[in-house]
Amino acid sequence: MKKITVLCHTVKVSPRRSNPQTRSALVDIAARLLSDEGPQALSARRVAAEAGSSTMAVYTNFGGMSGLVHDMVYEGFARLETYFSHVGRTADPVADMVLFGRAYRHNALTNPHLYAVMFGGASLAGFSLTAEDRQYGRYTLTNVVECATRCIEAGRFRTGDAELVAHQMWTAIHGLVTLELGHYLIDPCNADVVFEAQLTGLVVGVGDTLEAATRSVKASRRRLKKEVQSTRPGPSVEEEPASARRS
Amino acid sequence: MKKITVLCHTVKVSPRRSNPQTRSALVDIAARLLSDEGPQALSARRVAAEAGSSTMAVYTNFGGMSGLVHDMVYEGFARLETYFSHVGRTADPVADMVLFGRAYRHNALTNPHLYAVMFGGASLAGFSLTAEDRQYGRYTLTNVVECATRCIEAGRFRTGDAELVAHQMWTAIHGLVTLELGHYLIDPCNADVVFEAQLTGLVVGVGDTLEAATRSVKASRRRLKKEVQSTRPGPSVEEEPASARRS
DNA sequence: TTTTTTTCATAACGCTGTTATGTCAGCTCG
DNA sequence: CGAGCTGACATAACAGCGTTATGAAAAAAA
Repeated sequence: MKKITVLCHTVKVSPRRSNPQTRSALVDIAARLLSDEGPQALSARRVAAEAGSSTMAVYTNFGGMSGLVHDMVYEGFARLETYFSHVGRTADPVADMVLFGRAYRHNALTNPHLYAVMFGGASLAGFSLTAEDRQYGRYTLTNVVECATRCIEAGRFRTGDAELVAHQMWTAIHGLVTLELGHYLIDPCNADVVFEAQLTGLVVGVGDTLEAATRSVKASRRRLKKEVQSTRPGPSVEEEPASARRS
Repeated sequence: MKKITVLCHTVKVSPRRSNPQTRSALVDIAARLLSDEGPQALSARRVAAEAGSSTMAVYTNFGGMSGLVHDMVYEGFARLETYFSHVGRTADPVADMVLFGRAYRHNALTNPHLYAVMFGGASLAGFSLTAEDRQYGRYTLTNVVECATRCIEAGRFRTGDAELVAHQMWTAIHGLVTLELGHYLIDPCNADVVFEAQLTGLVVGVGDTLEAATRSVKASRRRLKKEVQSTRPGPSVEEEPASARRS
């Protein structure tokens, strides 16, 4: 009896909808707080208050703080993919590969707190990636695998597994970026110095010659500004750091 | 009048001392909880209750949860140094270098949650490393710098900055270990596969030949059990993972 | 024994994410 | 138009967190 009533009304009634402005305000405010003040600034009460709502808005729109952060993180993956999509496909596949490394680092430096959740295993407002999330986020790696294939076919890298080569690049650049964001790399071996040496070392390690590698690394450095740093993937989840990291 | 009294008694009065058994119980319990249940299990109430105390014991012994974690982290640095000190000094400095990489990874796998605080920028129970802590923790890197010097002098690595080479090794292995601990590395490019390839790639990238590198990596693998995995730096802060990570 | 000092149990504070409750807003239908 | 229905969302409360405040208890010296 009661069940029939519910079925009839489910089809026909379109009750109150959530205010779309509230949802986007919550995301924008959360992003700003994270960028300006870091993870501890992110609380349901703080975000809701600045949006002029109660904390219930976080629950109805996102299911809770975890849902809000989840959305932010997926936007972070999309941003990385956008940066990668702007890396050109040139006659020098090794330079392209190195530019992917630069794009990866640029993304992390632009959104450090999000990066820590995306790839650093960090937890934010109680949210940690699920296994599914993690494997989803790896889709950006296909760009690197495809580029490694081109490097192998061009004879610059040893014949071998392109996916494995891509993993070597990824894990190494991830390590440098993580330590950089954590302020572990100081003069004389600061982050820029180590990064440049590592880019060369990585491609030589998988088969390139030192001379060719040096040229490709240099060429990729010249392309950085135009192909990567000029990219605006959308309203910045986290603002560009106030101090320029590149002299 | 009152001040004179205080001075007299400061010298002579030895009032109640904290119970040393409480202090060590708190550390052991915290370590066990962290290892068995992860970071969210670490709360002042939980740790104190299992030690048969109130949370005030955490404050009088350690100044708070941060102090407790700080002590655990410094013990983590000491453990890494112990592992490193067991890496022998052989006629093959590149094999020694690679074994440092293996020791580093072994330490991280043995104490993953602590590792995340030591080098991963993670915050645990509200504790994050200070700049001073971070630079202190880098003292373990001197082992690697010294080994890089030997590799350069032996002609295995290109002439260059040994400290920079050590940073290249460190950042790359750190990256792999971090992603491994985060469960990002899956078949076919699982952590072991990428790690072995990366070890070879890194030393080739700084000047070794592929043939010599392959031999040194292989030799270091044979030394792992005896020089590193047999090392017991003390009661484990975190127990060995239940499932063997090495087939 | 008394005095002094510190430890530490207990209670309370201010914060967190979240749930419970009931009012309000928005929509459909007669 | 009003009635009824449904979900949004304000408010209060819950249970947990680290920490501080308070005073009793423990330990040591004189």
